[in-house]
Amino acid sequence: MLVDYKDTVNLPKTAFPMKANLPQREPEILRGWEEQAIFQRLVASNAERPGAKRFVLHDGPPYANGDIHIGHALNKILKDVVVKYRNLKGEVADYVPGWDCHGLPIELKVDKELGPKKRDMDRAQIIEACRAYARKWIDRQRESFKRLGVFGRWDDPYTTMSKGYEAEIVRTFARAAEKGFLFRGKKPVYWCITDRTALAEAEVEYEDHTSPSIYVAFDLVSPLPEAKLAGKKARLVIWTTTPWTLPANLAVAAHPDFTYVAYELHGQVLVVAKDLLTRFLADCAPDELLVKDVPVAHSPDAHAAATGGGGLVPSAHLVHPERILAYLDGKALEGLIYRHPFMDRESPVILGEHVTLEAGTGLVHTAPGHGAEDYQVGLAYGLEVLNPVDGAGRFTEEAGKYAGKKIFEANAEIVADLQASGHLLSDPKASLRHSYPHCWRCHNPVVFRATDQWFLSLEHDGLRKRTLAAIDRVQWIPRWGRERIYGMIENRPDWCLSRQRTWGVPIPVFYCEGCAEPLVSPAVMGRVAQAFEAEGIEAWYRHAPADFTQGDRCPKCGKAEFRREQDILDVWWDSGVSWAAVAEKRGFGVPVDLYLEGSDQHRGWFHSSLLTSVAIRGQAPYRGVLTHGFVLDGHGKAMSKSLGNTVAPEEIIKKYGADILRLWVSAADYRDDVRISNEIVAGLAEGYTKIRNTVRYMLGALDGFDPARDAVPVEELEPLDRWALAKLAAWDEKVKAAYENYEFHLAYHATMQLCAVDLSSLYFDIIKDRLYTWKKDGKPRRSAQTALWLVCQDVLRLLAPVLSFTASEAWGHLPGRPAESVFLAGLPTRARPADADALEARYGKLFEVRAMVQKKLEEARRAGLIGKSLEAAVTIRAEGETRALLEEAKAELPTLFIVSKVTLADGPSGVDVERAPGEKCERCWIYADDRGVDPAHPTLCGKCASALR
RNA sequence: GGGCCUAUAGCUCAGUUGGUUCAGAGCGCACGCCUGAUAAGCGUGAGGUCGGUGGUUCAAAUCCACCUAGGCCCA
Repeated sequence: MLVDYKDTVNLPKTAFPMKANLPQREPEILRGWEEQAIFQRLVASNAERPGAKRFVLHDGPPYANGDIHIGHALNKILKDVVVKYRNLKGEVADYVPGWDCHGLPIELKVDKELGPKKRDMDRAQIIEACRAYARKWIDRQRESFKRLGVFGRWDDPYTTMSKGYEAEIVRTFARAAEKGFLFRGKKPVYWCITDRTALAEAEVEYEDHTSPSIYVAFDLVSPLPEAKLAGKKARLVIWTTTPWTLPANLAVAAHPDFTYVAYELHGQVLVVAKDLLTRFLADCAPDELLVKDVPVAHSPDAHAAATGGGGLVPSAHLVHPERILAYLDGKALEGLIYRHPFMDRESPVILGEHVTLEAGTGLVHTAPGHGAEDYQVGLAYGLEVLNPVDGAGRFTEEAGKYAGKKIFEANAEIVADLQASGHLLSDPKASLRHSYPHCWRCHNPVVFRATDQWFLSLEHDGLRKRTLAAIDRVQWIPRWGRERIYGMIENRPDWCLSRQRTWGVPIPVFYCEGCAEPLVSPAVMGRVAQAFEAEGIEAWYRHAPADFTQGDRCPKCGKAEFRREQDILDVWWDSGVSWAAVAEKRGFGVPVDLYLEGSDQHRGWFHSSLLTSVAIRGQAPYRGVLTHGFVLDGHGKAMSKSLGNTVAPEEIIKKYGADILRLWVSAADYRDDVRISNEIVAGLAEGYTKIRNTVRYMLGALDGFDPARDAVPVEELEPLDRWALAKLAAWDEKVKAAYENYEFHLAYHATMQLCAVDLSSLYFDIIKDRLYTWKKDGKPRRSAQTALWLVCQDVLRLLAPVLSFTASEAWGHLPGRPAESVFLAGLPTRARPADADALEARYGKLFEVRAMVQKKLEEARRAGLIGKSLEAAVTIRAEGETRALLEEAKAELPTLFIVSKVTLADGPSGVDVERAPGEKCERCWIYADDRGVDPAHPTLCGKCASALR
């Protein structure tokens, strides 16, 4: 009689496939979630629970422009892990994703798409085109984010361009105005005098242009800080290519670390930077030089000199080295007063790090109204922002005798005047061909010109101080986030809120038609907000100003006619008030629990949100701020299109699936920058296989197991099965702590450890015999299945925030699952077995012996003595405690070591391996002593024979 | 140039307040076994002067300084 005993072996069986095939399967799972409204039900069921805690992770809005990149994926997946974990934990963690919609990048793209058509469109029409553009990208990005498996209110997100949000932007602006934080100031911007419009940096193109190149002497009123020069009148030498900015000159900047020289030329004492003296003489007095061909740029030692000073002018170059009367420290020049060459005023010498030795004299003509650096340094010195040029490029009255002249045409006149008055040191005809900013539309040279703009004052009502104090009441993760934002708030200038653009929320201010006085009225702004609520920002242009001002009169002159402000709000205000427009509006409460964004947002969203919230509400809008690093390539380099080292999330999803991407996010320590490469992703995919197969094995082993009928009470489980539960509990604790502390990578590693070591190589391997060959419905086998059932479902529950698709899929194959979806099952709440500590200690030691045994088995295997370990019989020599433990565990040892026989012996510790005697049981492959005890099954061992009865 | 940060095996990460157990884990790799988890599973093994240099200390991956490489934000 030939019995095929293989058919009697209870092998694992499951429909949960080994091959994940995630790219195909995930979309189906996604559909399932949507159809069953899993997220909505999850949040709703948590909200029903009495006393449920709320946890609000407020989404920082990505910009609605372009496809999502890997950084977006990292950010959204991290958020999703947090949201899912909190919900699983039973907290009400709703998540409303958002988009940032206004702003220059979209306006520029739309500009380009519209082309010349734009000229015939009014602002409302351009706005509509921008809306459509943003809408298109929101839809695309939304699908991409959903494909990542991110749960949220995708059907009801927030967008900064929705009417309600636009209204809220105005309301928050009104709140800030009411509290007195807004003021009007001047700031230079690029300006096209042909188109009479401000330009963004992106709208400026550099083209070659020929400018005058002149050296001008400014007469010092103060004496130079050098005794031997006492009584001598000295002059500061500046160089400029824009004579028309001289009427706006309010300072001369020197570098604090440069050395300057006082050089006597034609009876005047001229001050220039030491390293630029020869350059200056080459341009203005070549006869002073022995070497005529002085290079255009600075001398070779200029850099060394620039950093430390030291060294003298190479006197070999000079005809009259003795004309260097003195060397002066840059720092010592600060505060010297000079007289403007043609305006009736005196101005100071200031210090600035922006001064270079690249060109000029090391003394920089400074006009805060006409240059970004000039403006910056001017702020530090409290200089006025003087702009004597109107929008059409004509000098105003403030330019004195040049009033009414076109600035570029006035260049020649100014130079001639300087020459006549003896202030010009160079050839009046000298010119320079250089790269100069031009308007991208009309290609005429642009100017830098200060215009009136609105600012949020950092000093009003102690805003800066109060913001710094608020920072210390926020939990920054990692901690250094605090230092980062603190330093920024400490040093930043007032916030310029005006943008000279179209696509954004108008600054809700009007100006008196009579005296140009601004009307900053919270009541008027309220009407504006109401109009926006109904019509969007288009209302600003559709309605006459009177519709909003409604009879209000100018507080200064009493006139009742107004014109509207043309500028819009900085988009950082838009997203910066999301705490009001979203968290307050939707009743989440402010401050929210968490903002979670990349580390660039210390300057961005964390920053703008903090300022608006402290100004308006007096506290930070968040309790915690979590930052992650940037995604770098495999070599740790930043990704860029030009380097061609970008990795698109879409590509990974197509090749591996979103769960692999999610696993990548969870495995990385995101507090630092995170790397991604083919190698890394492939490695994660291997790790995924391990986890998946571990789960699959459990599901297979649970074939035919009905927990309601077959489960064994935990205290009656076999000791090894209780050990498995102890390991599960330890893992459970680690993983929960990792989620709580936002250290997800620790969860990943703990999970790999659990799957690869505790489960796969130890537990599963050891219980195989029990599962496969013992009596199918016997208690020992049911004991193992009970443990597996518990382990499997807890693993799935705790993995669900990360491996959402896989956990969801596997949950569907779990017999007797306690909830319809893994996401509705909650976190594991299982207690550790009462004797967990003892079990871990006992098996820990036994497994140490097991490792020794395996070493010897491997030797025997290499020697050809055995193949699989069941072919071995081992003798273990041990003494003391170990011997006692082994004696106690004697019956269990063959199972634990997966050998056919274990003999204990005296003597120094060691292991001997020999081939197991006798023949193997045809069914369980163990070389058993009692083979053939049942005459009905002569080739089987006693255990197998009884299993078949 | 400034502010903040990072640097441990090929990869991803542990390494609490410096000290027997501190140079670890998993993966990958090499070699072998199994063929009853099979495009799986098991075993054994090789791999690092803890970015570099100098210092503090009886003792440093761990503290300090500088340097190198890299990241973000400014200028």
